[in-house]
Amino acid sequence: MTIETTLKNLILQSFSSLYHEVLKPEDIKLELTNKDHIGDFTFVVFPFLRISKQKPEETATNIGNVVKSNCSDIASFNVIKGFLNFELSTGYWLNFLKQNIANGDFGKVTDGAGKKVMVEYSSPNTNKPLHLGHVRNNLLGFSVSQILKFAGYEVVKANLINDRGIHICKSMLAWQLYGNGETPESSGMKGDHLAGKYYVLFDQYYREEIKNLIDTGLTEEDAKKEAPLIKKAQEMLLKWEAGDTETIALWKTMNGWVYAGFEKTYNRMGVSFDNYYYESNTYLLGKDCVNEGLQKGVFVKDPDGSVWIDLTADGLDRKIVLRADGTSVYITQDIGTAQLKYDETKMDKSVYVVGNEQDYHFKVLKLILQKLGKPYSDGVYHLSYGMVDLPSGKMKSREGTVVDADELMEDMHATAKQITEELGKTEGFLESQLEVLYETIAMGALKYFLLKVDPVKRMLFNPEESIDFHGNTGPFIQYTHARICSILRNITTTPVVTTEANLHPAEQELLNTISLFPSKISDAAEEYNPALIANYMFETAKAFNRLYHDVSILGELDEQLKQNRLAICTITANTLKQGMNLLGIVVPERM
RNA sequence: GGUCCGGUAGCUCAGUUGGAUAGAGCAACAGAUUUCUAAUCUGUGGGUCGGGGGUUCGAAUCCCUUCCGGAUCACCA
Repeated sequence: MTIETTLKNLILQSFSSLYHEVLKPEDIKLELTNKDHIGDFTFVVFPFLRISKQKPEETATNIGNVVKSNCSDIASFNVIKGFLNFELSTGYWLNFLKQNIANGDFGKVTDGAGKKVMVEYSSPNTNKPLHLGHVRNNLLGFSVSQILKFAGYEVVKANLINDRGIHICKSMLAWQLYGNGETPESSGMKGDHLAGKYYVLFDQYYREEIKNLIDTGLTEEDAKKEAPLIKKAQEMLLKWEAGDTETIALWKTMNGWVYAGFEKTYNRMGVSFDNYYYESNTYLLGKDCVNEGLQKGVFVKDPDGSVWIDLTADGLDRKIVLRADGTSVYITQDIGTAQLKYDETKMDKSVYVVGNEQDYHFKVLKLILQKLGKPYSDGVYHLSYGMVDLPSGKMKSREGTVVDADELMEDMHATAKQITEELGKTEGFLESQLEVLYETIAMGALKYFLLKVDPVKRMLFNPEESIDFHGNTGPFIQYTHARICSILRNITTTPVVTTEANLHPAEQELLNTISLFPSKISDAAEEYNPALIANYMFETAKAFNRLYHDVSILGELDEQLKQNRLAICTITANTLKQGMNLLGIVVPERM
């Protein structure tokens, strides 16, 4: 039983003995004591004055007395107005330390035991390389997967690749027309960048054609439809759908280049997948579900043969789910893919990491699945995240303001190298070790920067200023870990904790922070929010740095105190390492 | 126009789901180590929690209203 439930039970007990009132456990709320006051847990008595029929101070004092006399872990309590603050004993904290020092799994919870969750993220198009927006997506998806695993879930990471459609044909066509047989090998370009180059080229020539057509008197709308290039691209899509050998061969070749490129980017980012789904396989799915919906009366067929769902009663609109010619639309595919996922994995929950511009779409998807009575529908969760803006505004590929993922990582690496060298921290490292270190720091800075912000928020990325190495940053936490490691390198055995000893206030505060780790995991898993972990890591690192500054660890003369302090170092290092791992960030032992 | 999301210090963000005097980092300024890594620590200044109502012992948090920014309401994906 945790100390929190013990306290709650005792508070319940005191209500019944003092005021003859039987309350339920969920009526009792325990909070962490505000930093400005003495104590660890606070019980607010204001809501219970009607029961006690006493003044707030009186009520709190009476309850405090009952609880304290029945719990040896409480050192003292104090009452300020209606706030009853309990202070835990030093012995309690040292016991906590003793029990968890050798526990490598400290922080793990069992919230998701026996449950399976699928996390779909990344989901790129194969016509251009990944950019900053994808980076946020990938890091969120990977981190959420890590967190859910740590919270006891069985996790399947999925990537649904958008590998077909008119946009893919655009790069293919442009390559055919202007490529002169260029390949990643011949050009030395990464495959995804090569495909992207031709996608951009298509757009250039296409816009030129539109302009010329407008000059001959066409409206812009007509010009966009009549331009020879777009017509050719549409022809190509038809050929692809008909299975034309030549087109399919080109498609396979170019997609192959792109996948090889993506793989490198994913590897460098440290993200990975268990299942891959390809739209070229799934874009025809969902029609069975449409029929099922028609039979159940969830969908209706219009006179022209198109199939619809009326969601006006749910505050949404009437949505098409199948065209009159029987072909699929976006939502049809997603219904089908959801079913496919369930057939394959029987997941309880299904998380989609997709930008917030699709909030509406996923609301519709979930609603449809619920109306179809799908067992997995309640577990559908859209992890919606805000756009990453630049100081100049939105990222726009046409204006060339897109921040490319590969370039970004390369720049970060260079910055990490420069700063490390400036600080003169390169001594004692081999050249090869330094390259690894720069990469670790660079990725730590980038990942932490993107993950520490609540996903729902839009965020600003300023290439010049944003990524810092001081304060609330990845490198700060990495540095803290490295500092601890340099202390722990001096010992060879696990420190022995003595529970009869004193604790320095900074030690107590750090232990207090560390003890919150499991509940932070539960919160982050429940809310699918890595930012909670990131900010918690910062709190932990700060608490350690304060301790590090205030007391000597290796220089402590009292052997028992020294052992306890080393134990605190051990559990802190472990917590930082585990927590950062949940963000996909590696913490170095030296830096 | 309807719907959804956001608005907290000069900047970037927290705020434990209604609690105590609203917190961090950056930037600015002032300090700290003959010591286990100064990518550290301590302090100072900086606030109409977008505005206005309401609910109650108590509101950044809940309700109403209004302003600003963004998204979305495609037989595109």
